[in-house]
Amino acid sequence: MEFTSLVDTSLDLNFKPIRVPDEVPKQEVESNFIGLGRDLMPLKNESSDLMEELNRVSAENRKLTEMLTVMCQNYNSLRNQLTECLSKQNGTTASTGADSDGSKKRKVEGNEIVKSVQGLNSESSSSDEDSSPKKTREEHIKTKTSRVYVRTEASDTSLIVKDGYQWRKYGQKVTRDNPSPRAYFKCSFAPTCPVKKKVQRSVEDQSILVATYEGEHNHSKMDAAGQVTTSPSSRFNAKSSTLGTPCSTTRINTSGPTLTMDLTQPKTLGNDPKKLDTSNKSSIASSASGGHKRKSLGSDQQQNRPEFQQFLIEQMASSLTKDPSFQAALAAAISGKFLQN
DNA sequence: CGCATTTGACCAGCGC
DNA sequence: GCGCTGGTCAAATGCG
Repeated sequence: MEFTSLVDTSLDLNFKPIRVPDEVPKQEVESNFIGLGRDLMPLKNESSDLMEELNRVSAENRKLTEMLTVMCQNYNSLRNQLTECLSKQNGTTASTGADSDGSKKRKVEGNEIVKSVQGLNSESSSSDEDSSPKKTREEHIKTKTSRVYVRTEASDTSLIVKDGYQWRKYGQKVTRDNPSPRAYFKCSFAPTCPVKKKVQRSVEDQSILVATYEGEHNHSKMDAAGQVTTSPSSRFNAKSSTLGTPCSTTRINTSGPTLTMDLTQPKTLGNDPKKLDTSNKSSIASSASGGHKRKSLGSDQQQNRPEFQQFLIEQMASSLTKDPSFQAALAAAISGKFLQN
């Protein structure tokens, strides 16, 4: 599995950069109007300065994106080598887990790779934590699973994770290790789609939903209007046709990083980023998508505010640096460079 | 009336 | 073999 195919490395840090020159605060614009040409030249200079700065940041962004891509590739190759080594070590036992038709139902969750998100995944089932030989064998099971952490309001009792796909609930169960019920969903968009989803509240934090996806969709995502959407950006605008509500989307790639999203309302997102930061310890996507879909904010005006953009960038940077997989990729890239030399 | 959701019953895997 | 547990089925129910 190619890591680079799982992670969209095209970090678009320039949130609607084209419009940045329009971002001069209203008050300032008005005062310039009052001046009626008196300060037109400084304004022009300021504008060109901003454009220059914008170009510089864009170039930097491109450079960083390229670097990140290279890192991911290096990380991927190293990971493949490690997998090969492990599979050689466990070669004799590995084949047993590949039975199809789910004859060993409870081993299906095998090859899931759960990444830590700010310590939240300590709730991961004991099978995730165990380092028994059984686990290494399970890593070879074909069914792809992924886990998504979604922050919601604690008062919201519905086990609904809005991810842009259409789900039909077919069961609910209270499990032993968690007092909160677990809901079982099947993808209902395509009758042949094998994807299933389990949603359960986190033991540690009731405001966090843990969604476990099994399998891969054999169709494209649809938005509320029934239009097929496939591009990553469109995912963030897609709506669940079942739910009919704005959709904060998390399509976590199989065996890729687990993300936490914040579906609670960061109403002050555009106004007070710091205030948001205290309640929202989640990741990039949470601030990028969860926020602007709320009715109470979400205007382009707020998104385009410099402090909002700066906050976004800070969030992205801090999420990246905290992400163990990113750290691993970085370490692999650096060691790879050393080895090349 | 059709569709989605709820919920108790049932089935199968796993550990003892 | 038995009991526990997670996962699925399907009838009942609710909603638009």
